[in-house]
Amino acid sequence: MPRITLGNDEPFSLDQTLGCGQVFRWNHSPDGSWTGVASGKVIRCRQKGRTLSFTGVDEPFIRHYFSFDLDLLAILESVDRDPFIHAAIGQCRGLRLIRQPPWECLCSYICATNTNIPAIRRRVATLAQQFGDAIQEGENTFFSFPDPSRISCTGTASALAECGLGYREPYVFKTACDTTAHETWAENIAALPYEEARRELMKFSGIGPKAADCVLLFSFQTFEAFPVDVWIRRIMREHYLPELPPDTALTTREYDAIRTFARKHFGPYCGIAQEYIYAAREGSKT
DNA sequence: TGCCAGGATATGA
DNA sequence: TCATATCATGGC
Repeated sequence: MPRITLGNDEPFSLDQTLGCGQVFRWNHSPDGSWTGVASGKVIRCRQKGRTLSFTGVDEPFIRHYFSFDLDLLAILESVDRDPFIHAAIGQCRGLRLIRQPPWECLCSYICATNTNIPAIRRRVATLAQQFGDAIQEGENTFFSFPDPSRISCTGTASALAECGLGYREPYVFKTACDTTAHETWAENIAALPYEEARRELMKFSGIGPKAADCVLLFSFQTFEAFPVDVWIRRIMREHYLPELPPDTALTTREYDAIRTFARKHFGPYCGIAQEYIYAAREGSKT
């Protein structure tokens, strides 16, 4: 089993990274290992101390996927600007942002609106099962995440109807069609500065401000993106922006006020600060 | 069982 | 350019 041994200056927590809710296709086993499908391959990972062992892909893939090329220690120091984020960093130390394939990320976050993480996981898994390629591994069958053309070219809505997407179903279908028609969409997004890339992503059906920020953060390494969902809004109101009204619908103006504050307060890596705040949110679930 | 959720869209002022 | 209603589903 290949392994990577990380240095003391390379914080990494496999559990935090795969369990924080940024990806939806990894499963935790009772023995502590993780199994997931990424880029059409079944991957198994296990961490013991500073050693990460893995199967299914080569070391460069793992290093790229888990962003081991990023100096996380320096990034965390740069966003560690107050006691609240300091505690979140302490609680979730080693959480790394994964480099997700753009289409899978885009599609997953269309499925992620106004719902909870277990339901998202179920939807994404069903999409893969309905449209992806089967990967046989002994007694177990896994499924690759389908290219958008698999969804856009089926012609029938029946397979998509199996996925429990609810009102998101036409959004997934339309965005699958649009990305199939524009093969270079991701390259185009990658070439744009943050605000422009955000506006372009929001042209896809089912992608609003929050989903666009998630895709930029998780697929395009745009660390200044600061996704605001109900949890983040609640926490930001509680700890940073008390002038925000209590639990009302998040308007565009409010969203912009929050992300502008975050960019100023946490700096250019505010997106990573956001993931730590989100991952540490359990304390706010009262 | 009713409320909540990694919100987006259509509508009407 | 705004606020507001509505949307389908599943988890808890």
